[in-house]
Amino acid sequence: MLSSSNVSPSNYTFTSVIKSSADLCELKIGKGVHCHAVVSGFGLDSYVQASFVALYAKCGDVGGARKVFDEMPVKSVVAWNSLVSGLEQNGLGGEAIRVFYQMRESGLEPDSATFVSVLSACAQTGGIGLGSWVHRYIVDNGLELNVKLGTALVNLYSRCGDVGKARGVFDEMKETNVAAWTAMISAYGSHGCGKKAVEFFNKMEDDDGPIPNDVTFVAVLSACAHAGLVEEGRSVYKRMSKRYGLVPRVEHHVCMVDMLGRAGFLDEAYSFIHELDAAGKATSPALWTAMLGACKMHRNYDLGVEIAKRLIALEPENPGHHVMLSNIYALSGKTDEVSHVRDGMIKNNLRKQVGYSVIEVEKKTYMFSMGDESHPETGEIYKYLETLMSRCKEIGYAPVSEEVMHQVEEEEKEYALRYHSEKLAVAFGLLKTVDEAITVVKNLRICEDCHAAFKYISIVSNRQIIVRDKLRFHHFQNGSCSCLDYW
DNA sequence: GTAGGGTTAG
Repeated sequence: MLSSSNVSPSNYTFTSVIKSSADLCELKIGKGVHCHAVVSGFGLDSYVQASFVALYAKCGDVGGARKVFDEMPVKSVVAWNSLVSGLEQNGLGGEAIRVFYQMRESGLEPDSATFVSVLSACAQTGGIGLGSWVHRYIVDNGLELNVKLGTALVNLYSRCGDVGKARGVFDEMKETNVAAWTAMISAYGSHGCGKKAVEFFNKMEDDDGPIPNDVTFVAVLSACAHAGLVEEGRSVYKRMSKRYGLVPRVEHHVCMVDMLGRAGFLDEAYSFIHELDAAGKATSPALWTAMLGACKMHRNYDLGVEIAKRLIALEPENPGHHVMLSNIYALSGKTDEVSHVRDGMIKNNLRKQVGYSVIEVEKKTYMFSMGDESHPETGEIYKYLETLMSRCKEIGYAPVSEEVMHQVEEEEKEYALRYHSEKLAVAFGLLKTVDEAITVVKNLRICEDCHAAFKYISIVSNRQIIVRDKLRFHHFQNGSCSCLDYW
């Protein structure tokens, strides 16, 4: 158009080209188009500007998106929505929620696209307070519960710990599609209800529901993996290509390795990887990461060390692999090797992620980190936690020994401070509420010791404790956990 | 005939 025609691009042209760049994640091309649009005099067009906010956000350049947005003289609802969804999709749920409040202060009326992004942000951060407010707002203002909004609500309730409510919303939806069904299957799976996930998938196949896609299969296989449903998983995996003509991708392979490995079929998991390798299908580090998890779980230290070393050679910058190697050495009692790995990490400036836990009490959010003393009621929380722990010990709780704890530690550790963030959050929650179940959201995986402790705490406090960790949910009640210790 | 929204492993 530019080189061989006499027509000049209009604002319509630019928005379309910018959207294409965004869909292709072509930030460089997009930036070129941005310059071109400004030079051509469309820099202040509301449509063009909004599309640039989305472009930068979709390409992961949150700063760039913000800059364009801040410089807009008049900010449209779509521009606000682009920023909110951009932040949420880049993992900045808290930031997205702050921007949503600013949008309200500016006096603009949010629409259903705003709410979809805000609900996703709430799901991400565990913000059920705002999330259920949005749900009420939708109902009170008679907003139509379309598929995307409904699915966002299903996801919200699932990721905030209430599968029942998630299902309630699903049943209320007038129209459903494959994403809605997949969200529901994933809800059952992440709460350890593998059987229900498979039943729901079968229902989808039988009751002329939507045709499952590759994402659906990831959700079903993952549900099988976490519930020990090996036979069901194998059958689903076969059906995927036979009945639906879908070609399994790395994600599906990882689920299979994870499923076989968790169930203790280490040999089979291992040969599954080798068969893929022999078939020339690119073997991704993720497959070995899943295999490594199985080795640790089933205490196969020799194979674990071998795989961890292989992974470190493949991805030397990934701190997770070093932590795994160190943990396996610690569990097998090789203290010297542990220090060796740790020293190497420090030398190469590889830091573990810092863990934190969040709990909402009466619509206010409280964040705890390990050994945290920033909370005004710290003294009281620690004292209550001590009481809880000693009552747990009376009925059989044995803490994982200090020695192993320090070595297997997955969070930043301070010797003088003994409690993980999730223990502090749980103690705080029990202290501040009566009778109801408490829900804690953690950014990393829950540790073995806290997992054991919460089972006992659920008995001595006679409460249900729900913990969402990086991957899934744990419902502690009457001394046992919904994951059946099958992480 | 232009811009924004939901589901996925480790």
